Amino acid sequence: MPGAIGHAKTRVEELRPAWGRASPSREQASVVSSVTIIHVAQRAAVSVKTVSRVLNGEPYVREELRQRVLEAAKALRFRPRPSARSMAGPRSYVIAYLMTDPSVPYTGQSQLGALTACRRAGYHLLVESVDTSADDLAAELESLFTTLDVDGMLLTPPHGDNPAILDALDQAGIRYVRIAPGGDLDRSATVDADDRLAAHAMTSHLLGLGHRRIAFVAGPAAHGASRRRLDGFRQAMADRGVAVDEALVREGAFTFPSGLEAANQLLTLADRPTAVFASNDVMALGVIATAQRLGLAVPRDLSVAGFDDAPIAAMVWPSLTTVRHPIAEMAAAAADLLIARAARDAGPSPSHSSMHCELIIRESTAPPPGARPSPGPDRP
Amino acid sequence: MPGAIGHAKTRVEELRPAWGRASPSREQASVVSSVTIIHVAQRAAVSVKTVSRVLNGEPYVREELRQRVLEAAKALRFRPRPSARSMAGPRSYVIAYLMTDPSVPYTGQSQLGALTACRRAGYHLLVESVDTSADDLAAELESLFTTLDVDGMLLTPPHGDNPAILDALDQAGIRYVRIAPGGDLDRSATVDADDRLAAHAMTSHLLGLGHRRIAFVAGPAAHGASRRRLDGFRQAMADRGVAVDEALVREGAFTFPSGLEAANQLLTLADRPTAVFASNDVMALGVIATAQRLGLAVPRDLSVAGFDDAPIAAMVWPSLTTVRHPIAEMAAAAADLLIARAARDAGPSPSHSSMHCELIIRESTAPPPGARPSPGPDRP
DNA sequence: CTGAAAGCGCTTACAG
DNA sequence: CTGAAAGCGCTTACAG
Repeated sequence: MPGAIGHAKTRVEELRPAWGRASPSREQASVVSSVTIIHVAQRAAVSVKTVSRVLNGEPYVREELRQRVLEAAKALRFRPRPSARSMAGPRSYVIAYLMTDPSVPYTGQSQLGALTACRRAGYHLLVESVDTSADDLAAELESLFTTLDVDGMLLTPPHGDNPAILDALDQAGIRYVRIAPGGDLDRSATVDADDRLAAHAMTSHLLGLGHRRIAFVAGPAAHGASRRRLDGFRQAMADRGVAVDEALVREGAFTFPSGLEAANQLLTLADRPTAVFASNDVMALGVIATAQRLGLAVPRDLSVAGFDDAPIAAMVWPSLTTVRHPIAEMAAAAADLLIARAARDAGPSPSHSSMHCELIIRESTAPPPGARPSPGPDRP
Repeated sequence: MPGAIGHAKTRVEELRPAWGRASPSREQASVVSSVTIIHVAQRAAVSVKTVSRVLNGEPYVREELRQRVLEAAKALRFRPRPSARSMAGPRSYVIAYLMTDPSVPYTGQSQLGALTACRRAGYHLLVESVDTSADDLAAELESLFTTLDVDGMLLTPPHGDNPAILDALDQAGIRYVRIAPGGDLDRSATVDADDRLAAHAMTSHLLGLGHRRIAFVAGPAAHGASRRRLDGFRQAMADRGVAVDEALVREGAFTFPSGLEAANQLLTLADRPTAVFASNDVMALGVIATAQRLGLAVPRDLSVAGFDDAPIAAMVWPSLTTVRHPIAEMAAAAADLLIARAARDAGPSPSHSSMHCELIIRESTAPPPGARPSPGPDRP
């Protein structure tokens, strides 16, 4: 059956694809893409050094030459090779992002924020991870950080509060900015959000709905944002003259199971709360799950509020009233700090900036059972 | 009050932190870390070339010299600078990961999988993103890809099915491996999972519980895994001799709202299904949300199954019966492919590998209302 | 099996 | 304001 054989042959061919159809051959590919600074210099009839000056925005170049260089670079589609630049000078044009637990829902937003800042400045973002539970953590960190050729590292919780990581970074001479650190603020530049204010606003929202017995599920005390959220809650209660029942304040671990457990204790209380403010969304989901398991309808029998505005917050029923945390903005600001610092090579002292949160009212909060809502959430 | 002033001064000092306490000065930092291949060569009393050979695992080095080099490198804590290596040779020791929508929950796992493979091979992972909705997409891609100096790129859905991206990558001569591509398999090496088999198994689980009116919420038809999941569903139904009611098969978009909408149609049917198999977790959450809104208890009145085993699947109530997708493993395999290819610089044809999924039975599935469960889910 | 030389594509002092 | 030279730390042919 020559026909069948021929067909079989054809199919074998089809199954032997090109590698992403990369250009004819490896050699040719590299030749094709090698427009170097020399070519630009020749076309603009200036020295290589002048091209370098123009492209790096250095001063003291005659406007006429600058234009010639810019045009030549554009016409030739010249892109400086990052590795050549980092080889020759002190900057690598790369910053690193140290990944945390991948199940944390905001990693993606955070990376994207950092990416935005990087792109804007011609930087690239390297992702790394460490197993903080390893026994030879110090050795692992040493080995990782000394191979890293970056202009700085972005640290999110809980890595930014891990002394082993900070020490290893210091030792390797790698600069870092911590996002929402728990403490030790004078150790590096930081970027944070006004969690305290946001928690205050959320508590005021619940109070405005008419709630008085409001429970609070805190995060780990070691976590800085966690403490500030609790502070904001207490302050808002105090501002309204409502006493906080300490039996209604519980510490969770920012995890789903800990939300489950906290709710289990809170909702089986004789005088149970009419609202629970969980200080992150994942714990809020745990509270809702427990409420539903106990036959309490949310928000009819119990209002639940979260914090973070994780993507899931809008994907559950009832959708979660929460606080939008400016994750992407914080990461972008942190990356900007690192990049600016690398450019100046000295510059001003590290800063501590704080960005704003936003209240997101959805379906999981409502007036308490049998109560008519008070005039408005903002009534003083 | 000299004491108070002194104290105030101290506090100002504290608020002016070092930048991550990076070594004394920038200059010194670079000096400190510069153990080069020359130092290793001197200590081992061999040529630089020999050190390079040993460190790159090239053959033809006398065992004695090899040991000397290894020892010297270890004693000196020598780490070759990536940028120097990529400058000199054809490899960059970096692969790129093209981010998709950050709200997709598995990005983190996927990156971590790729990272594992990279670390093992001395590679680094660069993260990039593109705005596929930009009008000047082609230009943006051209500009991004030509500045990228990487040994390959990892593409996850839907990027791996975006012709504009694949074309730009081909043109820039960047190799790529696609994870779970929708089609056009002969265009690159791919890594996939056996979604068809897994969907078959999940459907069998539902059939085994006694369900017969089983609805299926498909993903977008363009998505390859989506089609295969539907195939697996149909095959399992056919294998048991149960006819598929086409009114119970709906196409969603792998998003929460589309799950909401599909469920709205399915659950208001006169003869509504007793089970819904949504082909991803996010849509399954939408189905559960709608069921609860309509007053149907899950799993008492309706069983719901998902697909992916996203972190959220275990964080909702009832927790979601689903299929664990080997995200990290697929990404690691894809990275391995790219790395192996860069090492060989030619090597065998691209492969198409497939990894296994796992059924995760949780709380959202149960026997249909008023039915006693059949003997076992695996009854043929 | 081993090494001396050249070169990758940029930026940095250093002169003018 | 501009340029010629040296050099970053490796790997690649090329000899032996």
